[in-house]
Amino acid sequence: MLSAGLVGCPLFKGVAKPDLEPLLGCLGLRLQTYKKGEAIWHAGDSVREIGIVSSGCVHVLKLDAWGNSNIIAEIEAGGLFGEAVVFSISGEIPNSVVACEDTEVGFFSFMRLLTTCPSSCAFHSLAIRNMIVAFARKNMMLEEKMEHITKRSTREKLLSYLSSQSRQKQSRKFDISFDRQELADYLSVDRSALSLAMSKLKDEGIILYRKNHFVLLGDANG
Amino acid sequence: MLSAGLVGCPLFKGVAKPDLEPLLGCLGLRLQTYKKGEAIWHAGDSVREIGIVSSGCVHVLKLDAWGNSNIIAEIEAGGLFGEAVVFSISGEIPNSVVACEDTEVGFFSFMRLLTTCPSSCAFHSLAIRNMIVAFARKNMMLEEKMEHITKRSTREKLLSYLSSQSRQKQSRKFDISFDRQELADYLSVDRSALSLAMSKLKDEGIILYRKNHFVLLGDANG
DNA sequence: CAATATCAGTTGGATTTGCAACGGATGTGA
DNA sequence: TCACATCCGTTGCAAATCCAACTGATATTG
Repeated sequence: MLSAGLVGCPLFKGVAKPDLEPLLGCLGLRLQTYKKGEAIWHAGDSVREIGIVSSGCVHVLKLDAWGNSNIIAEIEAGGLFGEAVVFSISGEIPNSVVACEDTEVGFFSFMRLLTTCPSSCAFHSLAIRNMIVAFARKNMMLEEKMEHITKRSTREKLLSYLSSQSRQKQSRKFDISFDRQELADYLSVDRSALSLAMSKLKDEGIILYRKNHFVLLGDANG
Repeated sequence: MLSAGLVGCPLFKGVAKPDLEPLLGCLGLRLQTYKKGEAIWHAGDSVREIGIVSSGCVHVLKLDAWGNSNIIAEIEAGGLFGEAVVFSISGEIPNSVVACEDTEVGFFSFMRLLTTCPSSCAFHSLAIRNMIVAFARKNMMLEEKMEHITKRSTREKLLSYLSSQSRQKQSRKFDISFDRQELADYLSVDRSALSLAMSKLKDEGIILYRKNHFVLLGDANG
């Protein structure tokens, strides 16, 4: 029985529905159900399998050394968890994973994923490729955000972000998708401080903006 | 002719020297030399190949919208560049890459990497696996750092870092590898502000430390 | 159209940060 | 042992940040 979560999983992107079942068999996927609130993994567990949320929803939690907990991610049907950990040296997960509602999870061995099957499952290499693409994309997003956030001042963080957006949109005029509060959260700064920095940059003739539309001024403008 | 850079490349970890040459042929690796200062890629180029520094050294540069340049990474023999980009949607690199000395670079198509060869090159799947492992590891490192840096205050950044170290070392007592300046750089804060936060935490009885040895105090201590 | 909600810019005050400088502790080499 | 360098905690101060609150502008809804 194929759940919608498995069909929509980005790991299987490009795999037609009828082809999915053999691929799952090839990966040795095993399904398991959890009650709401039940722990799937505890932080520190040694994990050798990748999890896919087949139906329901799980939370990835971080507990600090003083017992404070913090929700890192909410992963819904189709989402993966533990995908990075299984490839790491220790295999120990730094976070706990709990079902936040009644949930069905699929597990499979990453070794099975990496080893192309002798029966030459046509979509196996596609799954590998999807996995690499997912990692690479996440990597680039993280690196981009890191570059903004490591700047010391709100002003520099903002300029770094706008510069990056301009590069991506290939124009000195562009719209952004964040509202002010979201942008502040993304850059890890206070909203009012962000507004202030924006106003100042406008006064100084470095940028123009109106709502979510921005124009970067400079030597050559546009 | 196999350069030391290619032999030591993490992509080929686990591949014995005599087995490397056929693998390189299988990947379709082509070598190219660049003079010091010569550009290998310009930001915005559409890139479909992964680069390996065979000998010499390259710099990955970021140019912002106002023309300021910034060295993102220095990649020496054995290092990869463009590895994330080729898997992205657009394939456009956000950074420029220039040779910072006379340099030989190998290029290969990521499609050739992903597609296991019909001649069943034994080490091909190992290269794929190495690539996934490299991505996954980088991912986890980035995520960990992100978690510290997104905290608003120096104090919280420090606690987040120490908590994470304690978890990794599986003890409330542990040594860290950074000196103060390096830790400050890692957390993107000022060294003296870091020292101040540390002193305050010590005064409040939350942590103990001496040089690079730390002890986290709390409900249960150790 | 009026009532309401949301978003964004501004302001003021308490706090924190970055920066520069100083001084003590420790280590190193001649 | 002395001179020198490095590392680290501390301090003073200017500047930036956070937080809370207020205001005006712009939807949204009944």
